[in-house]
Parts: sequence; C-alpha cells; structure tokens
Amino acid sequence: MRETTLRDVADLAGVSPRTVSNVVNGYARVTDATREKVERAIAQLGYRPNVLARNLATGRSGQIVVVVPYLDTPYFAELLQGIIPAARKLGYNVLVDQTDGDREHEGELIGRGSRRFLFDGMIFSPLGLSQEDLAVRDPDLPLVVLGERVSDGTFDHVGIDDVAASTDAVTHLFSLGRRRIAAIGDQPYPTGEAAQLRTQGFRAAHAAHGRPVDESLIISTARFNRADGATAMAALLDHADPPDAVFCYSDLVASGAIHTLHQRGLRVPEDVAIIGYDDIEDGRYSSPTISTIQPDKKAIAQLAVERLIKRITSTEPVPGVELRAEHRLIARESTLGIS
Amino acid sequence: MRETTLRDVADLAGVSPRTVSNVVNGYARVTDATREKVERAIAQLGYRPNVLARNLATGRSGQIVVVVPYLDTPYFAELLQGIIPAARKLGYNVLVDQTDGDREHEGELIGRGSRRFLFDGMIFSPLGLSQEDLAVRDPDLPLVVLGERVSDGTFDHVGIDDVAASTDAVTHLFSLGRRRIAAIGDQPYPTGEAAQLRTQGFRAAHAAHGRPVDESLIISTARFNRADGATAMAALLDHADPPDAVFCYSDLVASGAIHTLHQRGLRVPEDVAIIGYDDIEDGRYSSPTISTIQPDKKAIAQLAVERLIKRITSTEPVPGVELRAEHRLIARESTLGIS
DNA sequence: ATAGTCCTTTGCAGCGCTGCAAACGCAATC
DNA sequence: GATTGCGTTTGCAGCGCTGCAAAGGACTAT
Repeated sequence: MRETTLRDVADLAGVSPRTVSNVVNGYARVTDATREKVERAIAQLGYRPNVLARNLATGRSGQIVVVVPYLDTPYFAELLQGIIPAARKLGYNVLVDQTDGDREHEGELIGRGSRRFLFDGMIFSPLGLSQEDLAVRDPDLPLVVLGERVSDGTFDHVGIDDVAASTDAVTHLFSLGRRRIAAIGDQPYPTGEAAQLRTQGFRAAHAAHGRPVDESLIISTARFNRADGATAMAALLDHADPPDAVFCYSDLVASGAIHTLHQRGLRVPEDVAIIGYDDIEDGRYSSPTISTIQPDKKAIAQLAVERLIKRITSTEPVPGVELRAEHRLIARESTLGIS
Repeated sequence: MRETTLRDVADLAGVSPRTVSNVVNGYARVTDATREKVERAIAQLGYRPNVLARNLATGRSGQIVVVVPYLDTPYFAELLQGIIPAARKLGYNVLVDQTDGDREHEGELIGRGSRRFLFDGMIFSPLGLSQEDLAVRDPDLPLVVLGERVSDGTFDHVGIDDVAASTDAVTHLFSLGRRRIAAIGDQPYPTGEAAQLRTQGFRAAHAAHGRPVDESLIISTARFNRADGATAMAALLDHADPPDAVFCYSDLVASGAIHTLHQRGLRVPEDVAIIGYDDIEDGRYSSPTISTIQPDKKAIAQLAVERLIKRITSTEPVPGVELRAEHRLIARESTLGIS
C-alpha cells in the first residue's frame, strides 16, 4: 500500500494541498473550521509528512552532525547525552560520527563532501586537524568547534578555560604539600593545542608557587586514554626521582595511571596523589575515587547546540565567538585520601 | 552562489543529465569517452550530488538509526563504535538515538512517526518496552533487536546466550570455592526479560552444583548502572548472613558494588568476589580489575548491521532469525585476586 | 545494401513537499 | 450598490534527482 500523501489528505478534506501543508506546519492563518477538517482527515488517513520531500523543497535537512574522535570515550558519550536532547528540543536530529582522530577522515567531514546535504551544521571536536587544516573547510558549513581551538572568526568555539582549570588542578596538589608534581598527556606538536594549554596551566601553577618545572616529569602521550596513562605512569615510576603527585590530562589517563600504581604495589594518594580532568562517571566510583576538573558538560552541550542553530538559521554572516563554560575542581580520594 | 547540479554538469559535458547520473552512480554501461568527459566536468565544477534529492527520488534515505537506552553506558558506546563503521562500509549513515529506557519514547520510535522517513531501518535495544509493545510497531520498519527479546518472526534478534553466559559466570564463582553467591540486577517484571535470563543462569549454576538458591541474595535493580550496583551491594552487606561472592548483571553494577565494598573497608576478592558482565574497558583498569563475561561486541555489531541491511534491501519478506554471538569468561582480579 | 542486434544515451514524468504571489471571499466603508 | 481592504486559500512551478522505456547509433549478419 502506498504511503498517504499531502494530496490524499487534501482530497479527503476538500481543500488544496497547500492548505494541508499550512495546517501541518502551523503556517499562516488558517480558520478553525479548516484546520479541524484537515486534522480529521490527517487522523483518518494516518498521514505523516514525508521528511525527505520536505528536505528537498526547503533545502534543509533538519539534522546536525556531531563529530567526535572516539565514541567510547566517556567524556564524549556524556557530552553527547547533553547534545542530543538539546538539539531535539530545537527541532533537530543528531547524526553521530566518529573519526578515530584521523586527520584525513576529519578533513573529509569538514570539506565539501556529498554528505554535506545531510546536515545543516556540525559540532566538531577535532583531534587530528591542526588550526590550518580547519581553515580549508567548506565555507558554507555552519560550524561549532569543541575543545581548544581558537576561532578564526568564521566559526564558534565552546570550551572551558583550560589554562585556568589546569592551574587549579596543580595548585590543589601543591596545597596538599606535594612538591614533585608530574604531568601526563602533553602533546608538543601542532595538533596538540588542547594538551599544550594544560601544560601551560601546569607551568603557571609552578610559577605561582615559585617552584621550577622539572621537564623530565612532563610525559607526552598520543591519546588521552587508559592505556597511555598506564604506560606513562610506568615511565614516571622508573624515573630516578619519581613524583609524589601527577596531574593527568584526562580521567581516563588518571585511571590508567592508578592502575599502574596499584600493580606496582603503591598507594594512592599516600605514595602518589593523582588528579584527572573531565569528571567522567567512572572517576566517582573507582578505587580510589578520582579528584578531577569538572567541566560543565550540560552547559557546553547547550551552548554548542544553541550557537550552531543560531548560525544555521541566521541569514547574514554570524561572527565567530568564544564561549566559555564553567569548571570546578572536585577533590576526591585520589588526592585527599579516604576520609 | 548556487550549488552546481546534475544539469550544470550535463550542460558542460554536452550530455544529458541522465548520463551524468549514470556516471555518478556507476550505473549501466557508459563508454570511457563519455565517462571521462563527465568526470572532467564534475571535477571542474566541483559537483557533489544532492543526497536530499536522491533520497526523495529513490524513496530511501541511506540512513539507519541505532536506538539505545543510554548513550553514556560504555557497553552501548563500545557497541556503537562497531556499528558505525560496519554500516558506513555498506553505504549507510548512522543516526543515534537515546530513549532513557522510556517506554513512551521507545514506542514512538518504532511506531509510525514522521521520522520514519529519515531511516531505512533500525537497530533497537529496548528497555522499557515489553514483548507485546514491540508487536504494535510500524510493520514496514526493518528492525533488528539487540538484547534479549525473542523474535516474533517479523524482526531479527542478535545477542549472546545470556543463560549460558550467566551460568558460566556463577560456575566460575563456585569453582573458586565460594558458597554464598548473590546476584545483583534481577528485574522480575515484563520488561526485564534480559535480567531474568541472567537470573535463570544463576539458578542453573546452583542446580548444577546441588546448591539451593537463597532468594534473599537476589537483589533487583531498576537499571544496570553504578549507582544501583552500589546501593544493592550495601543492602547485601546489611544482610544477616552476607555473601562471599556476587554475580553482577553488568560491569557497571560490579563497579558500583566494589565501590561500596571498599567504602566499608572490605577487600575484593578476599572478602567478597565480584564478577560482572559486558567486558567494558573500565573493568580492565579498575582496582581490582573486574572478572566478567565478554560478549563478542564486534560480532554483534557486524551481525546486526548485515542483517538489517539485508532486510532493508530485500524485496520479499525476510523471516526473523535469532543470531547468536560468542561470549567467554574473562577471569580477573575481582575473583582471582592479585597474582 | 538492408535488416537485425545490441549497447549507449536520452526524454519524460514524477518523488512529495514548499515558496511565492495571485486569487478569492467576505465584511466594512462610502 | 459599488468599492476597498484584509485575511484565507489556492495554483503553479520547481527543489535535483532517478525509474522507465524508448530512441539512437554502431556494428554484424544476411
């Protein structure tokens, strides 16, 4: 059986298809009598508008795509959970894409691909792309970038103040009397801007406490995941003069680091204090619970969606802005010990 | 500037639009000369096919939707990571939806909604819907269901053998000499079929060891998350005769349970052994690492996608089948102790 | 040379909806 | 009773592509 169309409804209701469209979309003024007739016909036929046809006619898809490096990273999963309902509430569907942090894949997505027609805008969390790569994108693609990339004025950027947050984290460690503080997660290359900001905060906190930075305690990792955290921690423990505290650039890194410490029979925080970043649920339940920087994820999601839709619906060019969400330090057992 | 269309390319190449379409889609036989002309024109104009228009003309969207209860549940995130590339490889985009396990929301999604046009098929992991609810869905919606719902013959079902897996888990606890074994995660109501199968395995293992089941050691939880696991474990510890081992119906539940045990100053596995279910990454790094049932997630993802696409593309009715993926027991520190 | 064959290319119509602007109907006004 | 004005409804064309079946062209067989 054929799917019922606008025309079928129009015929049954005795009005023109255009009027049915008006009723369906709440357009224009329609008399109550007409509306009622039409609605009855719609109900009777079980009509549902064909979104595909509407998309073609309007030239908009009503979908936005969220592009993240890894879907199974709790931080992104939690963020997505905020983005999807926020977008839905504003009438947009959410497509999800995962790039594996692959530069080429990321480039394709922001380039002039054929998939472009599938979404009206993009929320993008780049990993493999450098600032310059971001510049050569489809100029007509409404874009909101998450994470730490300063906007070039043609897209928006939403994030927290990474430098300040990192400074807070390291300051916390100092305030607990720790003196040899390491950092895990630096990425000293063009695409590692987010990591570098955290390193910057790490240095700032040292400066504020009049302590020199021991460069050999800054460990680089390719990713912010558990495996890399575990490996990096092992390297730190093999150091001639190991740290008594570690600032990890994500909670996953912290989780990996703690894993290694336990394997080596060391105690957290007695032997080594650990602080993470992101406040994923995991850290609230692990043993010990993980002190962390808590970004306001709901706010980030909300801001990103709102801003993107504003950009999509605006007819004239929207200047790119930097939006900051709040963050706060959450001290838990991995620095405070069991209370 | 207007987006270039098929017609623009045709004009430039000096052929009909239909021929350009044939080249773009690799249809029919096109002479090399023609193909080359067209391809040159495409490159010159930077043409990209309008997917929206194609969708309308073909009546298919090229998208499938994956509906899960919670996106931030690692199990689903990890599964999704398998589904997205598998679908992509077969030419489908993946939409993601989250229902919060809400019955109404789930019902809307499988019902005759307007969103139906946005996807050609659905991979669905129900939580709030009972078997009967599943029956009143849009009959034209190609559907593959994950988790434990026996198919009614009009859709497919992909999962592991939950009863066998659960039996394995509990048998493992018995084999370690544990005798008072509890279970956390039962859901003794219509929508809790998956949970009930695990309980069934729990009982089967007891029977096989000639041990009676202590009903007071079976704790129900609304969800399979950390918070519920933590609460349930607390209840078990307040039991007059607490267990020496617990079978948790998910790794998240196990994580919550371990959290509670540590808070109470108990050791895992010395005081209480814990085994989970799902093998999420978390469990491989937590302290202690969590013994678990490992479902072959890649296989589940692959099977689900393949089957769904077969269902979508087939012209005649496809009988619903039950597809089983492999599982295996992974023993880690939470049952074996630190080696 | 002519008919027949097969492969390539084409034209047409239409997927179902919406943008636009004109047409309509009705009531108020002169 | 004719005119103006305003809110409601309508018709048309077209979004850009593909399905279908027929036309065209090159080539072979007779």
